Amino acid sequence: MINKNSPVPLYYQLEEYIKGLIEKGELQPGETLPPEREYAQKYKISRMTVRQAINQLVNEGYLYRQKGKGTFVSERKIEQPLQGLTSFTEEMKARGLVPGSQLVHFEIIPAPSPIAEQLTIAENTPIYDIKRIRLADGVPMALETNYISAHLAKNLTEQIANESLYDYIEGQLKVRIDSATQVIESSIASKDEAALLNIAEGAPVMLIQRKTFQKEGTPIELVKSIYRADRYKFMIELKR
Amino acid sequence: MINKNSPVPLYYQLEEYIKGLIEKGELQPGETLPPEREYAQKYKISRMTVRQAINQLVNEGYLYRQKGKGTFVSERKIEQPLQGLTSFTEEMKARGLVPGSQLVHFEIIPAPSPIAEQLTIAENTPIYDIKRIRLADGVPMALETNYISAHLAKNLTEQIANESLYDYIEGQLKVRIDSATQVIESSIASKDEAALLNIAEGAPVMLIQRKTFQKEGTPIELVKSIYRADRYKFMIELKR
DNA sequence: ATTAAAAATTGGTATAGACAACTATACATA
DNA sequence: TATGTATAGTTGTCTATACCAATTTTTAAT
Repeated sequence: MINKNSPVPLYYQLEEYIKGLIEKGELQPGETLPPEREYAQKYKISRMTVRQAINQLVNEGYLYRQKGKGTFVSERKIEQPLQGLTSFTEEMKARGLVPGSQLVHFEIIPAPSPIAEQLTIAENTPIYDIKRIRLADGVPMALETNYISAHLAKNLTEQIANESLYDYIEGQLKVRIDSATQVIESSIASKDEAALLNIAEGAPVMLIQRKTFQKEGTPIELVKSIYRADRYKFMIELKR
Repeated sequence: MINKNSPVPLYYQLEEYIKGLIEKGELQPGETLPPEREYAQKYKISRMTVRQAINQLVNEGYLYRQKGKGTFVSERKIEQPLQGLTSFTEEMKARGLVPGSQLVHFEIIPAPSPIAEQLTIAENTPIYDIKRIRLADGVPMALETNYISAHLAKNLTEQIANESLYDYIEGQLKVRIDSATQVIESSIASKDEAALLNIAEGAPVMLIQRKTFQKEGTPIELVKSIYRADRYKFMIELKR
């Protein structure tokens, strides 16, 4: 379980191990974790290293501690503060759900005027047009359409269906996502949308349009998402 | 600066001290912090304790580290005054519309269990229950229901119909609003709601539930708003 | 002056142990 | 019965030290 000869830090190995138990459901919400000293003894590592692993998971909201009592698995919250800029994949994981995708459409098209304008590229520049049904625990959660310049995103294949586009952008393209603007509005599902999301026509949906930027303020991509209102709430913390 | 006899943990004393320097501007964004070993030596505490303080601030986004280089003050994100946490009144003014209100309901009621829980007060404690139609340029924009403890909000009269509740809280009560959590979801208008908002039954609406807090994290009030989807979009900027 | 090697400096990981603060339980006492 | 007390087990704080990894600075060689 814990490999002392691995270049991966011990605290991180333990962190991933515990996180795995939670995500696989082998540790249920509310359940008490073994005490820190037990982990230390069992894996022959120091208690401070165990604490470092657990601290991370507490920060990420997977666990919470109570002095004198123990460490517990957090409840799965469908309402979790979106403290920042996360992808669908990250967000669902954070909520304790298994993210998935189903490719509906994958094509390179010449950018129509309004989209080109938003991405600050010339009209008819080739862009990817990717439409996916996003799943959470296998159930349709949202319909997502991404537009990203084909010049920027080279070698993008249909493989992306099962991956996180943000991981691809940051991992493969080495483009750092810095910020985004997001417009949220309420609407009702059209016939086509309803069919893809497996809901009734006219059912309420949440429309989210996001534009992501890199550091210099250059637009990276556009996303149009349609979320099922019965399965998705958007939560945000406001500070003044 | 650091008091070893205080019951306040050393790491927390240091954390608050550094945070203070940043907020007062004595540490500018981009500036390098003194190395961890220097703090340890200067305040006669161990380096691990210094790291615990700095870790917290890194987690909160105040600082970031670079191995081999140092620890730096973050550029942005913290402290964006009034970036989102605004009253209906302020928001409409910012959009160039004239805000208005129409009182629908004004009463002191014993707090039902779910609301009492949210406000962390005892069940059946008296609270104000205020329902108003919010207007923009005279046209109904939203239906807003406020819940605020009657102990906290003394002398609140029906006059509030035409005023900003937030102005009253900060101006009259001298309670500083610090932050809020906001849950946004999509729904469709009920018969009653539709009548008050002058829209069709079943038309899409945006449901916004806001809980505001003062500095210490004590809840101040709850707001349940129902916005007309055809007149209102919610926009937010996300930073990572 | 340029380049390469070495040293110094910085944050990252890890250990072992100590005591404090808090919780739950069992037991003794009034 | 109610209340205090002892105890064991938990997380919280803190120390002192060591070595690793990344980066910068200094030194030495060419």
